[in-house]
Amino acid sequence: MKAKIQNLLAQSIERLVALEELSADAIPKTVPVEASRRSGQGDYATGVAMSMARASGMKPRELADRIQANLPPVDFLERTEIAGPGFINFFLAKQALTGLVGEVLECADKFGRATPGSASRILVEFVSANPNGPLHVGHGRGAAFGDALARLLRAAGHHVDTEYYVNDLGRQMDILCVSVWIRYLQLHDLKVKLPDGAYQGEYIIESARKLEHEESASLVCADTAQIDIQLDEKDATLTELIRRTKKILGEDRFLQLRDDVLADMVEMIRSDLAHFGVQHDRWFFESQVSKLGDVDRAIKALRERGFLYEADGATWFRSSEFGDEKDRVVVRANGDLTYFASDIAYHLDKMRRDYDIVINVWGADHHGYIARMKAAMAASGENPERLEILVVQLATLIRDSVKISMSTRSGEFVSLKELIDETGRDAARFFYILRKSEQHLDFDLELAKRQTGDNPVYYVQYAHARICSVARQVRERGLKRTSADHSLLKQDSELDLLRRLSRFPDVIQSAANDYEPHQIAYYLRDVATDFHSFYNKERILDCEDALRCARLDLIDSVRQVLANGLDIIGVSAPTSM
RNA sequence: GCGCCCGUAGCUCAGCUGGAUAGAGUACCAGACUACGAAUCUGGGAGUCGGGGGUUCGAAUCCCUCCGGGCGCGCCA
Repeated sequence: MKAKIQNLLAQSIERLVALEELSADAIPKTVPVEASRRSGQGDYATGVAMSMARASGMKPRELADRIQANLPPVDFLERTEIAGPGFINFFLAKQALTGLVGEVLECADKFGRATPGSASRILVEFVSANPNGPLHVGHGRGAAFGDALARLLRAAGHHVDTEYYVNDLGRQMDILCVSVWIRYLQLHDLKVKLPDGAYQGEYIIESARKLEHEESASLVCADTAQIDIQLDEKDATLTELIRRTKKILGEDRFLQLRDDVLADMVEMIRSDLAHFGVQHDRWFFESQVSKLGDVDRAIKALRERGFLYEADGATWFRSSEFGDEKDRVVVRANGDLTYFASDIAYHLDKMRRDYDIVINVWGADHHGYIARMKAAMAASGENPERLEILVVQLATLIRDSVKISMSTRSGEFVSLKELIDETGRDAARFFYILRKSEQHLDFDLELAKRQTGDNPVYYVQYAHARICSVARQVRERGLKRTSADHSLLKQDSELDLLRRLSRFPDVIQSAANDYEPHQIAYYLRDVATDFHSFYNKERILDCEDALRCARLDLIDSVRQVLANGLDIIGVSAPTSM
């Protein structure tokens, strides 16, 4: 609808230019049209006459008058008016609103979705937590946001794939393996202590049990004196322990350990996500990039382009030339590649697949990496604009007004699974989505669990269930439904509801353009409000036949919009509660 | 110290590329079912949009500055 009105305005302005009332350079790039906030100011409004006034040399109201006079006549508008300092307000014709009912029912689950016209191919990478334990409440936000974003972009007509990047190499992987191995040895009654800095969580013991199941005793080392070490420094202890573990087990058995542990961790994460209703289309492993030699190639290409130099024994990337604060190391003095190096290779891989836009959803604690990653893309000859890095602020949990902090290493965190089990999947997802991503999120457990009106999830779901309940009444009472005359819908509460429904396609477009799933959540609450208000004001089943049929169609279309919207944010639409 | 995010009603937050009288929810107060689900609805009070400058017809929105909170600033992952 917004686009239709923009189109009318553009036509009018062109005509004014043709009539030489306006000069061509006064034409705005885009015509701003917005849904009016207040009734009495029409359904849509534009301030275009005011913004063009300067360039055109006309007074705003005078220009508005000329634009209004040259609007092509259309049947979906009842009238237009000029108001205030120079706004043009558009009033929709009633039949344009009542006609919407038929449209919604016909389109059904397609209503609101864009027809693929300017569709882009988009890759959304999200969560991508390191495979060293269960997902916690912080990851949950990225999961809810990323999944809703992908669904939203699909609804807006784009082709979207989702991906999880698994960092399955490096030191943290080694520490994890050693942690599980020591727990495994303890299961064999060997006296070994798990050192500080190793993963302490209960799930490590679980993983050790599975390792025992997979490998039985083949990884046992009886000489515990070699392993039970404690150096002055935590990191030094771990480094030495890793070195000895690799030596004791030998390359093959260590790889076996690694594969078992990795598979277990990935499976744990995958099942946590599945439990949350999130499935990635693809799981991409760092070891793949490394094995194929992509990292070496990426580094070599940067070197050939002259963006690398040696200093202090390490190899540096000149990211400061591309706006980063300083240069970054890609190869350490000891010859090891940094994580940044393999991340470059991975992102180049994504950029060179068949996508128009590559989106990363990152936690706020990674925002410092945005500049260097974009720099690396630019230096490698890719357009950094195609890499969209969205930052989701951190989430903390509040229970009994107390903040619960999260740390994977210490094992003292609230897992995503616990959260879901406690609040339910729908409430958890809705709460995560309800804040825009740049806003810090304090997740109030008590509120999310409450099954009352102050919990917005239930408010929206209740509207859906209520409509389904009315439909059941129709069947139980054996009421006939015939094709309805929707022009019978003329009460304010009915027209308000229709106005709200008519905005759904615009809301999807807007939310998708801005990468803001929360707009959908807020919109759904508004739909529910309008519905509940209508429901309390008007009777549905006790009307005479024609009106009853019209109203039943109306609430069916409301139900459809609620269901479509809830689907976008990944929340269920219950038929009863 | 530098960078990013945030600061809007008692509390939790919306406010779309600057637009007309700043909006919801919650809490509080007062009402509404012998009638389709009261997990609902109706009404009420409540804000110098963190402070101060600037840009302009017009600023919660853009720019500068200060204050306050979060996060990040490794040859860690």
